[in-house]
Amino acid sequence: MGSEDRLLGIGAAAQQAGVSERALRYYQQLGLLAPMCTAGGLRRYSDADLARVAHIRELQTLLGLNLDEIAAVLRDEDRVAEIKAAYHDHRTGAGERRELVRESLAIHATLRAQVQAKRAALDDFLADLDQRLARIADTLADLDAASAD
Amino acid sequence: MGSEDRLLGIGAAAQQAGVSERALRYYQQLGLLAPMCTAGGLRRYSDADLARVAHIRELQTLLGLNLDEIAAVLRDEDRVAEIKAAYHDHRTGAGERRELVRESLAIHATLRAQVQAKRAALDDFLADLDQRLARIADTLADLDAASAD
DNA sequence: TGAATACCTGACGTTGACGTCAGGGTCGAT
DNA sequence: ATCGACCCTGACGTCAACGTCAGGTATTCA
Repeated sequence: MGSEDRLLGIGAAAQQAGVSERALRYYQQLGLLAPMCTAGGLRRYSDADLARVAHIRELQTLLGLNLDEIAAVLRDEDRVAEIKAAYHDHRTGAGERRELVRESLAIHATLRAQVQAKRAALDDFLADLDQRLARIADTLADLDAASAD
Repeated sequence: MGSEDRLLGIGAAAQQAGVSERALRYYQQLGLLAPMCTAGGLRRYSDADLARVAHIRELQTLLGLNLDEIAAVLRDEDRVAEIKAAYHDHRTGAGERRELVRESLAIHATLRAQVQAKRAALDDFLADLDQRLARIADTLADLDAASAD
């Protein structure tokens, strides 16, 4: 295939992803990640694994989810991938397929609502900050004008 | 004055603010909060204190700051309030005032940049989600069209 | 083939943000 | 004055998300 199957050891993977080796093992222990293994039992991380780690970190720092909640989100997303696969599988009946796709829609919509809410709150916060900023800028302008007498 | 000076005990204050009594004491211990005290040493919380708690929670859950970082933000904001007071104090020289106001501008701008960055990241996340949603919706539409044969 | 390096699995330690409990003090109404 | 409800200060417990360390294994490269 065209995809370079460069697999990284846990040290290099941790460095690339910007997390500790311990964190990678911990994520795996919680079922968030499942890298390949050599015959001897050494972990091998693909690009997809690294992307998954980035995703985990984003859900952590951006949305403030804990690892259990993140596990749920990832399970949902994996489910969607499964559904996509089943959609192209002729052994899956049409009714069943529709049901699966509906389910994935609901999952994504739920997450979207959460993100949306957070975004709205952030906007409010930003508006508040800008208002304060404007008032402080005014104060400074007044001060400069007064000193121009 | 028109302001009702209704001061709450720690129990009522905790209930109002939606946090535990322990949390209120802890915030105070870290210098995030400084409620009044009765002669006997019982804490009395004003509306301003409750607003401050709300602010603390927002900085925690919305921006993901830890209590040390929040302490820094609050110190900054208190500093701005001081500056405002000094601005109306004739004992403060004009140059000094300008310096203080500039400082408060810088403080707010820094915070604003952080919030802005987070907002941008959230927007990206949302766009990504919407793209996935659209593709899933398409899949569903295809499925419905196919079943209409 | 052997040394250097990277990695493995427990298992105990740490940090932040509180929870919880004991033993005693304070307040407001009766 | 006193009684019950509320509150105080330690001090130890807890939970998530790792950090760290010991004792042994896998891989790689000369």
